[in-house]
Amino acid sequence: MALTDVENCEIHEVHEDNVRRVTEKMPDEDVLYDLAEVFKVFGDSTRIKILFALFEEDICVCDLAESLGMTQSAVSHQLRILKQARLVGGRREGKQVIYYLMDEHVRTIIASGLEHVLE
Amino acid sequence: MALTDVENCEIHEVHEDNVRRVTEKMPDEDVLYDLAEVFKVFGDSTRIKILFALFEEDICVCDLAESLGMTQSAVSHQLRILKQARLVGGRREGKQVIYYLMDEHVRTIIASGLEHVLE
DNA sequence: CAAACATATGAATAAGTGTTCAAATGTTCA
DNA sequence: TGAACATTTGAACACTTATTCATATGTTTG
Repeated sequence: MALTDVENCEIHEVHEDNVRRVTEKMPDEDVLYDLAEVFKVFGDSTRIKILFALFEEDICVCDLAESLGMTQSAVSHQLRILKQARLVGGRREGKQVIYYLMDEHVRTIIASGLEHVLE
Repeated sequence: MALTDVENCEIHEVHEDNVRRVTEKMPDEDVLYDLAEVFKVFGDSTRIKILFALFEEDICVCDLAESLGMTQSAVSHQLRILKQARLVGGRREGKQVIYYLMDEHVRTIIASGLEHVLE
């Protein structure tokens, strides 16, 4: 059909086959939303730094703040976000709370991002 | 030394060894920044949808807008961001601009994010 | 060239985000 | 129990960001 060869969005009510194929394969709305939420958590350099720190060792908020050169309050706020995303966990040891990586996926995700950055 | 066993941030000017180890292994500031920037681009469900669409086929802005049920203007704005991040590219074909995935890393990154989401 | 179409862009707006400051909570130890 | 320390929390603020609307740019075709 010659009609489909005419590259025109309006007359053919967009290219129906393309739109249909894309729509069919599109994941559920909630998956897309969750996916964006995860990446949003990684989309802040303070949180990235915290994760790199936790790659090395379990560490208390105080040392994290010192390592990152940031307010302990700021670090604590970011730790809450990481905890809500189930990326890190915290265990109390005496007066201190020791944070640790909860999910090895973190390493995979950051590694895949690094691949893109380092070229 | 008994001193290092005392869990106290203040007296020992934080746990120096921990802080030093973390600081040593921390990537350069600009790498951390770029990394966060990349993830920031993935941290929006509209852009995620666009990328999933491009997994299926090269597609024009008009069809993208139709597939996603969004304004063509909104889609165009997001495409600009994806293009600046060198994740997608656009080639003009007649009146239309066909967008395509520029970087196979995109699939890797989204796959690693999906792993975390789907459990 | 003018009309029609596809896309891009700029300004405006509303919603979201990270840090700071002050204060609250939780824990240890004398 | 009370003083000292570690962490958390809430409100406020400045700063981003995504979408919309209007308009501009670029392309084809009669």
